[in-house]
Amino acid sequence: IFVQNSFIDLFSKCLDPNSSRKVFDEMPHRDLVTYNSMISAHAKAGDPDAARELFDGMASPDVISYNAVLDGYARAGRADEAFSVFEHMPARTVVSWTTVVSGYIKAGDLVMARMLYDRMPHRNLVSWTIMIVGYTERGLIDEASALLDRMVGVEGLRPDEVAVLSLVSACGESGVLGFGRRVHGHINNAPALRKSTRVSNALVDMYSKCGCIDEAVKVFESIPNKDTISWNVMLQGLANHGHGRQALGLFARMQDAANVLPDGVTFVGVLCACARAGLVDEGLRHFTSMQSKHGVAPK
RNA sequence: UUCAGGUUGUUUU
Repeated sequence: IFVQNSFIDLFSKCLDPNSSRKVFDEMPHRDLVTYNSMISAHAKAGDPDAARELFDGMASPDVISYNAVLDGYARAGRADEAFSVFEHMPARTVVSWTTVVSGYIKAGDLVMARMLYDRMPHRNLVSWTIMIVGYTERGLIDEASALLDRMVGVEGLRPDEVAVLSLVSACGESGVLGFGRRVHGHINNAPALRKSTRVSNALVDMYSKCGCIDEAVKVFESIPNKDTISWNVMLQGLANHGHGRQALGLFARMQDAANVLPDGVTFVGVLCACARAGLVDEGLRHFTSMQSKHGVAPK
């Protein structure tokens, strides 16, 4: 039963709820974890109704079953339904609260999200991150800034890698350069974050999206171990800024670099750069070599 | 073995 439960979980992580469900349906005996894993599989796949249906058939759900149902509604932006389940829970954990808050954020109701957030009996780094990222995505920088200050200054919590990745990415999406620079400051004060290639990649992308291609290049060149994503974000940044030739030059450098191989995303960037620079023949050449030389198939 | 935040994508996303 442990093995089958693990398979349900594995398929759910591949966003393949049908395979999860097949294992679930064929199991002769199921336990609580079986149900919880399957509810979560439906929730992650964006099917809160299927999650709820399974949940309703359970004789004695535990808090994880409830939380998985909340997650389904939250991901779908159905915050009010999440809340009404939440209200009827016999016991709640910090995950329950955080999930409902994220549902309101997803639904765009930052006021309700904040109200619940303020009523939480306990908050952890995840709760803080979700709320701050929620504000940042909507460009509500005063609120985001104030919360970040309180989190670091009053609570003494330090953002971890996931927190800064989410924050930096949200800054890029909403184009809030000033706040992004502040987050960059926090990163520079934490050696583990400063050394992280993933974090640097997110910064390169953020500066590009905020229109600061020079700063993006500066961060990019400072990365000692550039991975495929580092090259991809820089390439796209140059292409989006209309620097098609420089983007293609970067692609040439990438091919000489050790330990990295171009992937499908790289070629979208390369072809985009060609399209924007009007380089039809060169684009066609890259499209051909993509398949013959790099083994990347068009999708 | 199961629950909340995770960096790169061409299009009016």
